[in-house]
Amino acid sequence: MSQQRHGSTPGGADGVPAFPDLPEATIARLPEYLRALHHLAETGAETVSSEGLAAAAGVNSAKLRKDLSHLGSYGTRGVGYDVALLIDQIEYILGLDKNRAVCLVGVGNLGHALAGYAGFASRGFRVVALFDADPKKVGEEINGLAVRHIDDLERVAVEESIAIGVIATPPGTAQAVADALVAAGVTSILNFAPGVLSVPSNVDVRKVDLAIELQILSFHEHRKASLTALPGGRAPAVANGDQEAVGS
Amino acid sequence: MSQQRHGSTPGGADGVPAFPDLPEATIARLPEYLRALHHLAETGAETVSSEGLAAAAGVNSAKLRKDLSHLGSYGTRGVGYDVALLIDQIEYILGLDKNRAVCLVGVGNLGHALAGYAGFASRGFRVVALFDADPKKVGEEINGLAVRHIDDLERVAVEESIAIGVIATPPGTAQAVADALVAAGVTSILNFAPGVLSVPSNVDVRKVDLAIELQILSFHEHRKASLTALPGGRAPAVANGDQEAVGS
DNA sequence: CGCGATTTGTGCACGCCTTCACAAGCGCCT
DNA sequence: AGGCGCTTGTGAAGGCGTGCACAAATCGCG
Ligand SMILES: NC(=O)c1ccc[n+]([C@@H]2O[C@H](COP(=O)([O-])OP(=O)(O)OC[C@H]3O[C@@H](n4cnc5c(N)ncnc54)[C@H](O)[C@@H]3O)[C@@H](O)[C@H]2O)c1
Ligand SMILES: NC(=O)c1ccc[n+]([C@@H]2O[C@H](COP(=O)([O-])OP(=O)(O)OC[C@H]3O[C@@H](n4cnc5c(N)ncnc54)[C@H](O)[C@@H]3O)[C@@H](O)[C@H]2O)c1
Repeated sequence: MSQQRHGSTPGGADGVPAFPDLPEATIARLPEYLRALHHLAETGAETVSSEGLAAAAGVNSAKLRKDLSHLGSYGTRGVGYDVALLIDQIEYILGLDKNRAVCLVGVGNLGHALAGYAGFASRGFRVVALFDADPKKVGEEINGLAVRHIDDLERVAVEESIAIGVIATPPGTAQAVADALVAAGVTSILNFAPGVLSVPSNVDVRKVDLAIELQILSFHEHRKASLTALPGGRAPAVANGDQEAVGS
Repeated sequence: MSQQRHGSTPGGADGVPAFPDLPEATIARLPEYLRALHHLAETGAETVSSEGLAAAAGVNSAKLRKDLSHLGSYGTRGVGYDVALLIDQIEYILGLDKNRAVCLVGVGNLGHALAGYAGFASRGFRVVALFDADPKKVGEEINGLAVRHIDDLERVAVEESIAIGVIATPPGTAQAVADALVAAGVTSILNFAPGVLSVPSNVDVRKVDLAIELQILSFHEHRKASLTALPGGRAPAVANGDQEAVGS
């Protein structure tokens, strides 16, 4: 129980069940833990306590312990968690040891920035293809990668085993692009275009909408303003939803 | 009760309490409803049923009704919701009628794309200032807006009443930029740099981390793969977390 | 070898959110 | 004027997530 299977990528074919099904909320936090752990590893830390890691990731320590307990028992009581081991564990669970291939569709304003983003590679992903519908864009080279025509998507996706696609096209064409990605065998989509995508149930979609984030912030501004303006001028000590925290 | 106060921006000084405190989950969905409503308005729809709007926004119709009920009773039984009225309501609650001033710090790869993004203006925000620390960037003009030096932040923020700041600088400088924004009176921050920011409790922070989104998708890829590979090869009918849906 | 300090892993209770199901309300048609 | 069909608004139940508080486990030291 306290003896882990072996040093590196675990989850062999015997003991541990192939897949503990983690709560969705836990999954969403694992990447943050991972980033904090990498940071700690760079500073030379061998182990870290739940308290320390929680602070670095901006969460409650009890929550962190419960999250990690779902992956199995990889801490040592009285000591803490082995940083290197935990990194391996989380990267394995997240499937980052595969160095997944990602393609990007829509090399416009935003897509151009994304294509040149180093944070992809450093966190477990390879951008292997860029696509656009505009003939003027096709052939252009970004960061050593040529922009291909969207019609080549299916062929390239199969060749390169692309499972994840990023959509950075105008809203009007996002659904069509999503359909093309699905047809090409992509089963995970990150969508930057505002709007709702319709996809088969075996395909996962995550959305990033800048305007929505700003509007949520705007709401809180509105609330804060109306509180301070009110006669019962209470100190507007914000009730800190789930973002914002202390650490570094 | 069924008679609304007047046509446009409500929340006067009498009837309705100045601020219904909405559940956080509801707030996060209002922007999506708003987008769907604008889309409906463009197609000329006068009213919409909870079922219809829910489909367009990719949520359950009961959830939508409960969300809207928190804003007050703005629907008509047997008919549905008045599209124009509901738009006004939601924009008022979100504080979008103020056309809030936003500043952007860090005009690099990503910042450049954001600065040129039309989706800001069309959804209730004005980008009024761009800042960077690099002397080579300062003075450059993007979309008719000049890049200023970060040292001018405080002065400009006060002049322009900037309450919302966007951080698009490298991770290492994000905390320093956040501190500068707070010192300049900014009380809402949208952060694109990976990592946890430490801010006073009256400041709201929201984070957008592309790599985290991809890692969550990667997890689901990993899970899907291990399911299909398993001997008890069940059809991998994804248990659809909260994203992905049908509509438009 | 035993003991105290430390830290993990978790049982439990509470609150939030989601979803179902239905009564109440509204408009239209006859 | 009355009845019928449609849609909202909401009570209630169930599930999920959070955080407290503590027992169990480990290490280091005397
Ligand atoms: N620019 C930003 O900072 C920003 C921020 C948030 C969200 N967004 C969203 O991201 C998306 C892209 O924004 P942008 O500013 O880069 O737009 P853009 O117009 O600069 O770029 C869109 C690109 O997509 C290409 N395209 C159009 N249809 C296509 C198709 N069917 N297949 C392949 N490629 C196609 C176009 O040729 C163009 O190169 C939009 O939906 C926008 O709302 C942008
Ligand atoms: N490029 C992307 O697609 C992308 C995607 C997701 C997240 N991010 C994150 O967004 C941030 C910016 O990425 P980027 O690719 O644009 O980087 P970049 O290096 O191209 O741009 C950073 C800019 O910030 C400026 N800067 C640095 N320190 C500053 C300071 N103290 N005050 C003001 N300005 C300062 C630099 O001069 C530069 O212009 C990074 O944290 C990155 O991880 C980028």
